[in-house]
Amino acid sequence: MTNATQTLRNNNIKATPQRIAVFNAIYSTNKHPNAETIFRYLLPSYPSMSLATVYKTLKTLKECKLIQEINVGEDSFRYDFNITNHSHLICINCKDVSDINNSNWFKIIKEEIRSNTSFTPLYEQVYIYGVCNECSE
Amino acid sequence: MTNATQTLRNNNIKATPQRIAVFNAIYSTNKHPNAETIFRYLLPSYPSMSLATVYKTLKTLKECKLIQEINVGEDSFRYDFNITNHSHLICINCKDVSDINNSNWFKIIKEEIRSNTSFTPLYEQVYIYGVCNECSE
DNA sequence: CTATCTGCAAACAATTTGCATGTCG
DNA sequence: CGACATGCAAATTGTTTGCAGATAG
Repeated sequence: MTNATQTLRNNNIKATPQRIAVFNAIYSTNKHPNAETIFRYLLPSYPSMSLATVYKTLKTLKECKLIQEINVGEDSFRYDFNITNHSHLICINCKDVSDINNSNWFKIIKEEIRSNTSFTPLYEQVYIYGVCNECSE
Repeated sequence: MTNATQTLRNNNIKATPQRIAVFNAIYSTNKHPNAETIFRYLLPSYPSMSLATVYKTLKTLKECKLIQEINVGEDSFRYDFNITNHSHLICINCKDVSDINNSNWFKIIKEEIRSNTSFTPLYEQVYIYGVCNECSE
């Protein structure tokens, strides 16, 4: 039994070939693909795969907290297998999205908000836009 | 001549009643409304106002850098007259969006990214989710 | 006057939904 | 076998566009 199969069953959802494929597609890349990209990537190997199934699977995986949805300001959502607290660096030239750890910063920032405002911070989404290494050369 | 009229003309766009209305609607609230909300807010006073005009005006104002578009993870964009560097606090209960200054934090964070990675940070969008004062009572 | 803007309706793109059929466990 | 998942097509939602008529400057 594959890792994906086991993970899906642990979350009490059926381990169908489509779900395993979508799960693996997301977990095998750090590119933060959107639904369309995942669909086009899987289509050659799964010719009967439907875009609606990709969307339904993404919704299910999100609800199981196996992936997280991110929005870097594009017209579609991207998906990330890393569900821990971290920020995203977005290259405004090539649109590449990469990860960066933020736990230290946000421990401090949230502490500051707690003591200076009446807002109780719980979690955050941080998008830092700029130019990546490849594009700045 | 109103303030709005002057500002629009300074940006070389015609100061139509619709544009003045949309401009004022955004500049008179800190609620970060979306297009639909602005439209419904203006409709009683401007019965002929069209949603398409609201969208076109928002696009124009954004291009003139008179407003900024923000995306707190909802299905529509919100608009903010504050175009300076700042973060947003989003109440996960009542969906209220408020502002908080972040310039000090992000001076440090961007410095750290510059020295530790090959990414050149330029600007950021920070969304901090939690519970606001009213909802925590 | 004329370049630009408005308002309508139609077009679009991302995502969701209903339902008949298929399949995992 | 039965509950749940897939795949198609149609529906929905937020947003954009084309164009004829209106208007700011």
